[in-house]
Order: sequence, then C-alpha cells, then structure tokens
Amino acid sequence: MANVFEEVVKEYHLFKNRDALSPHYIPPELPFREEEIRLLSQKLAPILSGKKPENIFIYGKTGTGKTAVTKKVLSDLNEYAKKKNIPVLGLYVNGRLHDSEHKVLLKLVRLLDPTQDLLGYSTSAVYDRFLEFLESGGIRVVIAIDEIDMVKRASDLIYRLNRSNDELSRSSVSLIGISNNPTFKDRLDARTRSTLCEVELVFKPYNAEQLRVILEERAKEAFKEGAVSDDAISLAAALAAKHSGDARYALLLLLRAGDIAEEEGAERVERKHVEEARRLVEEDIVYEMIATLPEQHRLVLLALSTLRLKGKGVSSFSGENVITSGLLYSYYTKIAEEYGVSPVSDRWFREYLNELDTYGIISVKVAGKGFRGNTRIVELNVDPRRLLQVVKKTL
DNA sequence: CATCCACCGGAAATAGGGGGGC
DNA sequence: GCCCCCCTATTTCCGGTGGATG
Repeated sequence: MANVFEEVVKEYHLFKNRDALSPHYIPPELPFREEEIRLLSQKLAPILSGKKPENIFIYGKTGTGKTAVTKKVLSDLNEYAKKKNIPVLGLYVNGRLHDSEHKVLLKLVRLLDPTQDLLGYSTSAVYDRFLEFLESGGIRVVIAIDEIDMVKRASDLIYRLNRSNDELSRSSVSLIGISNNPTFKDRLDARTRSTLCEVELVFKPYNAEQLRVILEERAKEAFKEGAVSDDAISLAAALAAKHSGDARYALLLLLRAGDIAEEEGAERVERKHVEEARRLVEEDIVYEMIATLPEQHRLVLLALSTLRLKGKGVSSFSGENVITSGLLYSYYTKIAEEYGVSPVSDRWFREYLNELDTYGIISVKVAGKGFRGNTRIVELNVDPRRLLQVVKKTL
C-alpha cells in the first residue's frame, strides 16, 4: 500500500503561500493605515526617552486593521528598543483568550519571563511579581489588550494596571485598549473611562477600492503569478465593502475561493469561485451563530427543523403545509422534556421566535386567511438537515 | 351577527445571580 | 463575610385581534 500521506499531502498548484491569507498573518505593509501607524507610534514615542506615554483607546469595526496596526507598531517598538538598548517592552494580550484580570496578569508575567509559572498564585501575588520584575529592570511597558470588552471586570484590570504607576519609580505601565464594541466605552465608569481614553483612535472601515488594493497586495504573496483573476479580486473587494468594509472578510473570501479553485483543479481563481466562497462563508457564519445560541433557542430550532423534515404542519388555505407558532410551541415543549430541559412559557417562547426572526434564521409572518386572529406561521430560512446536525452536536 | 378561538404582545410580578457597600 | 440592591431573564396576568364558526 502506498504511503497514505502521498494522497493527503498534495501540492498546491495555485497557492504559493496560503498562510498569507490567514487572519493571523501580519503583512509587512499595511496600506491605508499609514496615518494610524504614525499617530500611534508618535503617541508611544515618549517611552523611548524615559517618559510614560498616555493610555490609548482604539476603536473600530472588525477587519479595520486595529490588531494588525497595533502588533506592527509594538513589534517595531520592540525592535527599535532592542537595537538601541533601551529598557522598553511592548506586550500584546488578547482579551478573548485571557478573559479575566487574573488571566491577563498571568499572561503578562509569562510574556516578561517565560520561565515563571505562577499558576495557582493569587491575583495580588502575580501582580506583585509583575511590578517587581518591571522595577528591578527599570522597564517601561506598553500593554495592548485586544478585544478588551471580552475581559470580565475590565475596569478593575485597567484601574489596577494604571495605578501601578504610583508604585513604580524607574519604570512605567501604559495601556492600549482595543475594542470593536461601540458600547464598551459607555459601559465603563467615568473614572476608568478617563483613565483609558486619554487618547482615542478610531479606525474607519475600508472602502471597496482600498479593499481591492489590499487584496491585490496579499494575493501577490499568497498565489502564484497569474493564479487570480482581477475580476475575482474586485468581486471579493466589493462584497467585503458591503460587509461593513471588513478586510478580514475580504481575505477569507479570497482564501476560500482559492481552496475551491484548487479543489476543482481550475487554472485560475475566477469570479465564480468567489461567489461560491461567499455562499460557504455566509453559511458558516449562520451555523456558527446557531451553534453559539443559548440552549432554549437551539431547542426551538431543533423542534422546528424536525417538524419540517417530518413534513408535519397545518395545511393552509392554499394547501401548503405550514407550521403555526402554537403547533411549534407544543412540539418544542415535548422536545425540551426529552432533553431534560424545562420549557419556557409560551409568552417567552414568542420572544424567542421574534429574536430568531431578527437574526434571520427563521421568518415569522401573520398567517392571515385560514387562521384565527394574529396567528403566525414560522418558516425556517436554513437547511433543516444541517441545522439538525449543528444543534444536536451542541445538546 | 354574536361568540369563540388561537394566538399576540404590553405590563407587572418574580426569581436568580453578581457586584458593591459595610 | 454578610446583606442589600440592581439587573436580567422569565413567568403571570390580561386585554386585544381578527378570522372561524354556527
């Protein structure tokens, strides 16, 4: 038998460096973010002459380059400081991965000194070690906390880190908070807000033209010469522009389109591959959302898709089989019991239906003729089989 | 036409969980 | 550590809607 890996590991014929399209890849150049880079580095520059930079709050929608710009500036800062032998460090922490004060502090200590393992120590012990380390080396740090809105009790963390400047004489701590949640800032108490938001940077979404340039540049990295048509790139750019100017989405489209083209052995990535990729990506987003829905919502969807697949429903005056909310409710209660979950009241069930409707997963409409009063019928907007798979996996 | 039915959705009551003050 | 308060999720209550029914 031939080596199994001969089969599985196949050569790409279109991709040169597929990773260049991955969301984690930081390109050497960040087009259309020169101004943001300049501002950010300018605000951080005092740290190189022994002064504490102001704290900075960065806000912008997903895929506007916040993370890439911050990482780029921090890595340049580190590089420069190392070269000039200045005790300065830029640290990057993702708040989604380290979602509590304690976890962030642990991560910081580990970044400063990978040999330290403070698992199991109290928060204040970790904090003390952190300060000790800074002060002993006279190190000034900039701490960037990405997706800071995901950190529980973020204001405590901000307050504590900022206050550490009172206890440090030779060193300092500056913060960069990054968020794409517009309500995060408002949710902070006034004191924390003024602490964190000494300087504010807003990243605007890219437009279609800018996205096209970004994609072209990245495609040069990722694909072999002539392996992508201009059409494909323009379409991906246009679609992403509609998708609130999200560059990450644009890159994902191109990546998936590339995969599809590879798969079918096409000569080039064409428009149709991007169209196909878009369907896939869109679906993925929907099913991802479904998988992370609260349990009760998923049970409602489970009940609905099961009914649909069984073809059970009430026939309307036009002869179609439709599902009324009342019918669905009684079936949902049954399903919930089966899964050992106590069903919610019919009133709240109706709220669920409305929510799922605003998400676009289902549609509810007043039935009109053939049904009493304001009875509504429920329709499923996604494939019931796939939904069933996704939901059952999570129950 | 009067009444019924099946459901809609607002408002108030309640429960449960977490944070903050002492 | 304890208790209270607040916020959110949910239930309870109930008047409303509009076609069906006889």
